[in-house]
Amino acid sequence: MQLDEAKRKFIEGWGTLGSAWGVSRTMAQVHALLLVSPGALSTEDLMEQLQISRGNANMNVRALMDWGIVRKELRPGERREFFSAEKDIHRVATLILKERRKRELEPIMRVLSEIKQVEPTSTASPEEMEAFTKMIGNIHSFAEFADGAASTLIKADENWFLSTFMKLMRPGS
Amino acid sequence: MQLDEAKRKFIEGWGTLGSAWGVSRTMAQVHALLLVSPGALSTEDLMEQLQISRGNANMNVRALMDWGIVRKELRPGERREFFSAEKDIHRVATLILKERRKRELEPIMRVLSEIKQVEPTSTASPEEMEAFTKMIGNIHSFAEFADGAASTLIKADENWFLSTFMKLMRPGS
DNA sequence: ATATTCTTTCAATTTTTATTGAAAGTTTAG
DNA sequence: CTAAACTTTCAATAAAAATTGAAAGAATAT
Repeated sequence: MQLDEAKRKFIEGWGTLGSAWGVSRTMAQVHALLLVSPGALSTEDLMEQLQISRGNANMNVRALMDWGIVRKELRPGERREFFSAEKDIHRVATLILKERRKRELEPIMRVLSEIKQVEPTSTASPEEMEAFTKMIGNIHSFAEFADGAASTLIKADENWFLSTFMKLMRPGS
Repeated sequence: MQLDEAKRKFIEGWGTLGSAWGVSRTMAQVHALLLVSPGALSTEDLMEQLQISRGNANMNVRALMDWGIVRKELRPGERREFFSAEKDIHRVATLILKERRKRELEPIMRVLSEIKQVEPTSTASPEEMEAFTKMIGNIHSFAEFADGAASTLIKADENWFLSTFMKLMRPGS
């Protein structure tokens, strides 16, 4: 297989993966393209290589910067902006995990806390209320467990990164 | 807050969470409704409570059964089918994790393995090839790490479930 | 066998989401 | 200041995804 074809396949695969996880296909593809591009790319490059419009390229590269996995790169004497992806895949995973935790875990936690306070009524039996609060309580504590696990993963990953970095620094050890 | 309103809010919140994770809103809502319903529900119940069509209800309950988190319940002397959700949230998480691993991790792994074999060409510099294979290699081994972590979580969860179960069996210990 | 009750399928339709492209905004240069 | 080079916005449009509903299929009862 040739490099160009391999890149194309990766971009396609990454895009598909993205849409399964609620990330728009194009956003994932822009990310993939930046990942496999050695240097930083301009908006025009993104437009040309992915065959998308200027507005689309701009919006998606912006979203990726919000996620913290793409950086703007300014070149002296150049007016236009260039973009490059964070290449350390552990950092990428960490940043995505952090972002999704903030965007998705927090809202559902708020809802769960809120609905834990159900009042007794004449229409609902105590058994039904009990079953409901138990269910919600379980989900709530599971969500807290998941949150803790995510934090642990983030930490573990940062440690992994650090230890790899240390090994690189002292190859003889 | 009253029970009905709490249920409504949970169904809405669960639906929103679902769509962020690439699960259709209605599928997540059907799941939520079954989670907070003490007994099993018929297709008609789902239609009425979620205000959806028969076809929609059927398709989504079917998808949930494919995921293994909803079961069909047959009642003696009843012709129609009833559905109930797996209530143990740890089992739910495990089943979803397994399913998504199969559906999403496997395809991307196949692509990554495939594109690792890039041939040297005259058009691409060795440095560019090197950078590409390194990037893909990193993603590949990270995916393997993630896969391992998922397995560990599944196992940990099964252990957690088992130990809780054991405690319930021998409360005096 | 025929009717009845319930389930499944799927083409048509609706709804949601993503994309475009041109206009407005911004920044630097002259 | 004005022009040029680029970025951002957003209403219109296109594309994708979900939903409907009616017809076909299955299973049970009469």
